[in-house]
Amino acid sequence: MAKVLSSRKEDYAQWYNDLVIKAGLAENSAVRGCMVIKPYGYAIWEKMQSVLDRMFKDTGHSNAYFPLFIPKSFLSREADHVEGFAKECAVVTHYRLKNSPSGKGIEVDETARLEEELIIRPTSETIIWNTYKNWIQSYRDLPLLINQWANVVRWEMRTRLFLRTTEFLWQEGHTAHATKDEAMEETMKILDIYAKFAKNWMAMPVIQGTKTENERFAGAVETYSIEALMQDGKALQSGTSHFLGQNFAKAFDVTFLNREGKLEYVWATSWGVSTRLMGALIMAHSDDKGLILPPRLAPIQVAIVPIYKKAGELEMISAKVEEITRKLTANGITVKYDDRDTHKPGWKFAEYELKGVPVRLAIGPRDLEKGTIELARRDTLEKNVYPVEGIENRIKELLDEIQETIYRKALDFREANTFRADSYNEFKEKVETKGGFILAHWDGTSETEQKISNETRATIRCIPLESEKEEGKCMVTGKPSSQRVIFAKAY
RNA sequence: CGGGGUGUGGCGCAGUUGGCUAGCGCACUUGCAUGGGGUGCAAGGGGUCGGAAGUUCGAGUCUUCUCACCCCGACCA
Repeated sequence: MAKVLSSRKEDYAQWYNDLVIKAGLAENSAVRGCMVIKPYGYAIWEKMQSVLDRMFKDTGHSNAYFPLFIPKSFLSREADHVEGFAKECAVVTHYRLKNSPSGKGIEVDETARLEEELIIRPTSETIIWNTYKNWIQSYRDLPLLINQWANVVRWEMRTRLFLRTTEFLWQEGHTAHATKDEAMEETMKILDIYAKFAKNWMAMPVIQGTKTENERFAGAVETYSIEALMQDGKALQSGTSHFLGQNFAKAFDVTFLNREGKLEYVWATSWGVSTRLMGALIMAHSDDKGLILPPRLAPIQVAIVPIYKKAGELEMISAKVEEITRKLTANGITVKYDDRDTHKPGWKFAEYELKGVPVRLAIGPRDLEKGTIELARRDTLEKNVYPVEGIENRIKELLDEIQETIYRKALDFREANTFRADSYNEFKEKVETKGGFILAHWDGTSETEQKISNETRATIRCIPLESEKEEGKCMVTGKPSSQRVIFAKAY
């Protein structure tokens, strides 16, 4: 078989890149740092979107859309926020082009300078809170539960397809509440939705936790995240949910009259997941032959390849396939029958493996005779021959089984790559030789975290929500600590 | 912004040491065979060698300038 991908062992980063491109998910564009998401990749994103969108709506949220442009002055209203984003903003300064005096090409018309520059949103808190000010007068207007699906731009120095691109797609939820408790409850509710989505749909186990001050969203009081472990032992932050306190309410003067007739600032949250989830999905499960997609997010769940010599055979096979397809479709399964005559079966097998299609069926003259069909599953690469009769039931079960199996595999991997370290030396050694999640005691200070990060390049991914309290001493300073936190090298 | 690298048909590359008809693999087109794991044979189409200036009888190749992209670091979801 022709080798299409680098192997994970050889060069993990190259393997990832090859995979994204060869599987037809995305490619680099003419614009530096910006990608083109290709139809197959976008189909997966659309599936993610539709599931998440349903989950948001089921919990009372509505979609809306706010502008791409943000007046420069808005961004500076919340001090931490501007501090956090200032270094990576694209700025619109002019609104007109003109023909070059030389006659060749066009240039910016310097006379068309904007009075106030516009920032291309790196996130929408500011424009949204500026708007909410007008929407919220009374406790009766609360809670306000809004989500938007949008693109944002963060001028990153180094980009990688899906994992970090200059422009990316995401959803950002922005909610306003009458009380602190309610806002906190919302923050946690969304974190839970993200974790459930990762687990049940992406088949990716995640750890929920609190971010340290260093890693907190600029402008948030508290940031929570879901953290996943990739196959190379690096962590990937896959979603964040922020409790914003009253920071933005104060910055944008968003107040409401409570039941007692007293004016109060509202309490806020914001939360998001992005096309980075695509990167997580790819790296969580795939192997050296290509993608492995969880059935619940696969654009094609079953590919059917006919094997034939003469046109007459193809006709008979196609008739049988049509029958099978009808049954599968009736069971809610997405099927692609690949009867292209331009590629041989072997080529198609490799292609569907590269694209991560969970189940592949092959049917030829021998099968027609015997009333059988060959079934191959992508996750284990097992091939077996089954009677055609009732194959839809087998496949239906199998898709659930694959979903479960790859989740299990990812979870086993994470467990096998989660370590405890009780001294700084042991910690350094683990970071160096093993990677993965490392649980260790930390004194809670930014200084210590910074020192560890500088010396080992591992950072605190989160302070896990669900973990037993354990008295201990910070591995660096020896100061008391009440629980282990999760360290890892991260994307 | 620092360090390294690369620009030659759609993609991946050779050719630069040694200056003179621009080549290979994949992909593409056509035909025949083939078809149960990336088919074989044959015949075709496609490139002013990233750009500009220079040296020269002659430049993909030498000189200078320039542009773009990729990789590694600092920043980040």
